Amino acid sequence: MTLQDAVHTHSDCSNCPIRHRAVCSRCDADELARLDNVKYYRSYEAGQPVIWAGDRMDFVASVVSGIATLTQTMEDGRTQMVGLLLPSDFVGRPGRDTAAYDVVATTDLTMCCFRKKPFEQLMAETPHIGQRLLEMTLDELDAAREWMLLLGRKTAREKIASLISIIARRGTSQKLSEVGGPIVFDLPLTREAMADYLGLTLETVSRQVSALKRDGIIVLEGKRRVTVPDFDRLVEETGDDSDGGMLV
Amino acid sequence: MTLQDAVHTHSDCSNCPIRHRAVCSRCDADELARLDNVKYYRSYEAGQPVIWAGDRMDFVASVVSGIATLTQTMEDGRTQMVGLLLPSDFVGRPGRDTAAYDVVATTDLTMCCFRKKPFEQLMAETPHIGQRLLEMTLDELDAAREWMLLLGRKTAREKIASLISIIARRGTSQKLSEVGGPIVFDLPLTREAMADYLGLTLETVSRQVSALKRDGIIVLEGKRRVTVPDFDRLVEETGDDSDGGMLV
DNA sequence: CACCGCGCTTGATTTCGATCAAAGTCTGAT
DNA sequence: ATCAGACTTTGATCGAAATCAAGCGCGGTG
Repeated sequence: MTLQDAVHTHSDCSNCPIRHRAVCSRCDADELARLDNVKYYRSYEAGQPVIWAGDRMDFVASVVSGIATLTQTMEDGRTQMVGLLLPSDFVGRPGRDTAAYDVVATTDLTMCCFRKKPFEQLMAETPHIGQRLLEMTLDELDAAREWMLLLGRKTAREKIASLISIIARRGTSQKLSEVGGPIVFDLPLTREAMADYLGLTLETVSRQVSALKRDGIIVLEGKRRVTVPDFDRLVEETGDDSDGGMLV
Repeated sequence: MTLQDAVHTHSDCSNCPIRHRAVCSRCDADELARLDNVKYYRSYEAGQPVIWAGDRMDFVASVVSGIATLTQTMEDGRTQMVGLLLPSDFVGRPGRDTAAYDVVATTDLTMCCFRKKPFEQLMAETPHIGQRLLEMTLDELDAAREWMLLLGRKTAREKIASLISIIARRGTSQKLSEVGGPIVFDLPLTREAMADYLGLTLETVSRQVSALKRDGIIVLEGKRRVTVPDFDRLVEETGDDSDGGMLV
């Protein structure tokens, strides 16, 4: 099996970037996994915690399906979401054995986990994995910096519009690239989780969602199902310049 | 010259982590540098721009001395700092040839630059460099997430206290680990730059600095020289729990 | 069916930080 | 020494979002 055998696929883990782009392309990793139980799947129900900040964390993982959040909490209870993990996102830090953030499943969630020690060994032996991980980490850092602009300088309305457009971009079934048509999807977050993402209160989130609805930027069916009739109009509300986040 | 020759040093670049920890340890990199002009130094005066977002960026670099900032600007002029580069910090992204942020020298600044193409080749050939870079990027991501908590949930006073404690920790001549004694240093940022860091206005920064002074948390000589008589008291004002940011 | 509990919305009021405005301080140049 | 200009402080007022407080809608359960 060669490095170029890109067509090679596995049944369970079609979203896992480590396995497919880095590990599986050499396949010896699969051997390792089978022999040593390095790799395993774990599922969580919506609302369940995956791990708490400070807990021992002896694995790294990649989200297969569902959504998880990373949050930080101050001792008086104020909380800020600092990561939103969608399918194919990676969590865990090689070289650290304690979780730095609370990780919670906000929808039903399946993760593809690798025991940390052997994974680190694998990384040392397989340059591809490290490179891929660096690339992903740099992407996350860029996302974090975009997020910092949102938290520090955007108005409540801009924050809401930004979040909806992010979810529409990343959380929808791939092909929304054919522009023009309306976009429909379910919000995977409660108002409270949205507030934690945006550095707002849930009341303000609710009010601003209502305002965007009133102004025809979005249409709501029930509380969660969103239709965006004109994506460009939504993007105008974000305050971003029009080529929004396309850093390339 | 062996990989283990850790004592080996070079005259110019004592802070550059790439050169010393990853490149220089093999020394062939130095050969490469000499032959091909891969590595060079560049100095900027306080206030000078290093590069603008969107510009072609054909190098990566490491800060040798001085301080630079990464900032993002919205088209209506609102700006948010998204990175503060202190000596030994790395800037630039392998695999991208356009700057994503404005980089500005806030003090006189010297950087150690590597032309990007050969640097990438070097990375491909030298696993150490990629690993070191991953480690540094993960650290930056953690710092960004800490910063997100600050932007999203802290009060103005907590923000100021946090920034001062960050600068005291990172920006002071190493050994402040001997706790207890007062800490003295110069703020390397104007009130406006502090405001851009914290997601505040410069007036609010000024007021809160005055308030911390009034309350004896800090002592000011002139506008910039700060004395922190009791570091623990400062940390109490940050809202962080006492082991502040010590992720290990 | 009625009752709960949870997530959400909406209204009234308060508050913290932004904005507008003016004056003070330091530095470096003429 | 004086002056210009950048940086900073302080005051007065305003406004966006937080806080406090009901009340709604809906799915699950006794």
